[in-house]
Amino acid sequence: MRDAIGDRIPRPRVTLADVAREAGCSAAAVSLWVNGKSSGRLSVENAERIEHAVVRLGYVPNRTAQRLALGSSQSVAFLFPGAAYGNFFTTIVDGVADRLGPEWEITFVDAKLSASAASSAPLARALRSDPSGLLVSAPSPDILAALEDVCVPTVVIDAPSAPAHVSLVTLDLTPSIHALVQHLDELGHRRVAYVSYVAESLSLSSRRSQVRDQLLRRGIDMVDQDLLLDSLTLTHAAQAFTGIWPAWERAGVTAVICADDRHAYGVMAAGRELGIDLPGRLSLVGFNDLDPNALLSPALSAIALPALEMGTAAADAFAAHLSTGTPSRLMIPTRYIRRESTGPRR
Amino acid sequence: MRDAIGDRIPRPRVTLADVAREAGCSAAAVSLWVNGKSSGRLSVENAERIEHAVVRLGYVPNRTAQRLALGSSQSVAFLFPGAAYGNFFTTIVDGVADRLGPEWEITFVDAKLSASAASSAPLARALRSDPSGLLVSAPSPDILAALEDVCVPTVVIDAPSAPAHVSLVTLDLTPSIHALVQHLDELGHRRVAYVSYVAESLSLSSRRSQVRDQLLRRGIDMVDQDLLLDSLTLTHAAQAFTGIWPAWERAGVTAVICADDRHAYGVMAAGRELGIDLPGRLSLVGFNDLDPNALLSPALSAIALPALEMGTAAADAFAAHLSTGTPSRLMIPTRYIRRESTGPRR
DNA sequence: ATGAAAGCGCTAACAG
DNA sequence: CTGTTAGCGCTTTCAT
Repeated sequence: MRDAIGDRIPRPRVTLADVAREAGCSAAAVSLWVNGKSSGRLSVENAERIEHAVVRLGYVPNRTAQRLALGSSQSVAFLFPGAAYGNFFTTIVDGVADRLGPEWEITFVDAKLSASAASSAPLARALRSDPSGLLVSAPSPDILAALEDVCVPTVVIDAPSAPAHVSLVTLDLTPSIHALVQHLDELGHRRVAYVSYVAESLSLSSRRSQVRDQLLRRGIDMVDQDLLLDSLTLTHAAQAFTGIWPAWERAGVTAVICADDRHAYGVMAAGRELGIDLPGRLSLVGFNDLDPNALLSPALSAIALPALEMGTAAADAFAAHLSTGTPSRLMIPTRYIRRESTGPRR
Repeated sequence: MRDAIGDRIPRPRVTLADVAREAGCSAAAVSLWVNGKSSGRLSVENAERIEHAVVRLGYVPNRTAQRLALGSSQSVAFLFPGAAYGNFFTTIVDGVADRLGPEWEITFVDAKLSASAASSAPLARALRSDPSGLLVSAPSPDILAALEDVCVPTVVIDAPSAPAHVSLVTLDLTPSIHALVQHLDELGHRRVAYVSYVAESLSLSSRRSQVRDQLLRRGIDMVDQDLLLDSLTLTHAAQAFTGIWPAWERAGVTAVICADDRHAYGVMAAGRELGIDLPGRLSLVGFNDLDPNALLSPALSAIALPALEMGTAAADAFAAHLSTGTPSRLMIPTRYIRRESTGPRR
């Protein structure tokens, strides 16, 4: 708890005036230059010194001041119908908004997991409007790394770990995965397959490794090659499963675990279509992004992900972090939803 | 590049100075009163006059100026992993963000469809930070009504109509619903049931009325009472369908149309569980919020909702509205996904 | 108790 | 080409 925000080098804001002083010119000149409006209004040498000063000082314009001066905010408000209509992320946002109260504003920044390069760009973008805080959900490794030198109170949501100076609200999957694996074991499953999504999400990779570890501990085998899907649609999951099932069947797979329930539903439908006896021949498990309650029968079981609680917890963590200056860590328990099922040996 | 979209639209704004003038006192006094920090620092009569002036002029503090003066913005940035991970709304936001470019900020405001009262509160909240524009997705009737006296460029997304002064990006369902109904007709369906979500969304109610109209026109009957669900989960849809199916079966229902595909998947699973021959005995149709591609077999067909295009179109409409000052209307065509199926008389 | 005045950081006229 | 100046709307000392 020593690595609080307060302890981090309090990076005072570099202003236009600082740059002007450093470059030995007026603030107006700097303004022109940074806004690219200096065409034929600035001497070459001045421009050069300004450029140097800007990079040396690491100047970033203050959006709020720009807004006030320009009289326009370059921002849009996006009204959406609330959590009920959406799913995981909108539900988290809903929880955050509720807890923070109407005084607070939430700016959405898309971190595009798919774009592998330039990964701290979204972070920089988020910081431009100097927010009081940062909420980062399901970060990729690069985003998490980039968090290292962020100074505003930050809370990471749904990641296995985070830098010491940021707060963390994450899911405690250990007991539920334990229960799940125990259940599989009891039922006599010896070999399971894993279905996941290609995103570089630490949350997803953590789910897999935890499942795998617990399975191995009980001597249950996990098929080496995951079924990795590049979309979160039922349709693709169904197609892909149909393609891979013969191999899995030969390999003796009796259960499929899906990191996202959308995939689980797709596999379920495809299994039905293929005439596979579910859950007699094949048991199905999913992590519940989509449905807050449970997987449909014949899923063997599911792990519920409490999005709303994550949102409210994140807001609380942020508020605490903001006022005390110290980060906190919170694990939100996940519920294991056990379905009675005969498993592979019916 | 900033100039491309960012030129301002003048909006008359009541300032602190206006109020002070009206109340015959100083700006400082007004500031104190507005912020509730006037305890024992303001004469009773002055306070009264200030209060009057505030309500008369309809003064709302300028968030941007507050932020600058206070040195802190009551705002948090929410980083999320992008559209791939989410669904309908996050995908729309993704499209908007992409099209608007990194210069723009998107502030999320939850309009909570469920909260029936005080329905313009979210709107007021959205406007407080004087955004350059407003994007309103799937509005309730009250929100739409409250839009009447909004001055900033506004675009409504996914609603059947909107006030004349706002832009509208909506779905053109006519041809796809027509094709769907025609298909049902060809297959010999004479009586269908409808499943929807309880939210007061104009988008949803419009879907229903369009379906109903087209069905009636062909002499196909729609069961009077919809199956109205209060969650968008597969589980609930499955349970509810299981409960109502005996009645529907007696009534001669041979097809079920779901306004949200989450419900469709739930009905599908329940139907399977009940041993109903799908699609032999019962055909299933859904509007595709969840899956961009199609409903799984045995759904008879589906209507795809292009969320990403809606987002980009909305951003374009907004940009145009902002620069020209005139609203526009755009219908985005929906694709009808036809599944070959034997329908009710196999 | 009250108002004048000094910023917050930036931009855009305006003269040199 | 360049620097000076006057705001944007609000908060907060600091005199009165």
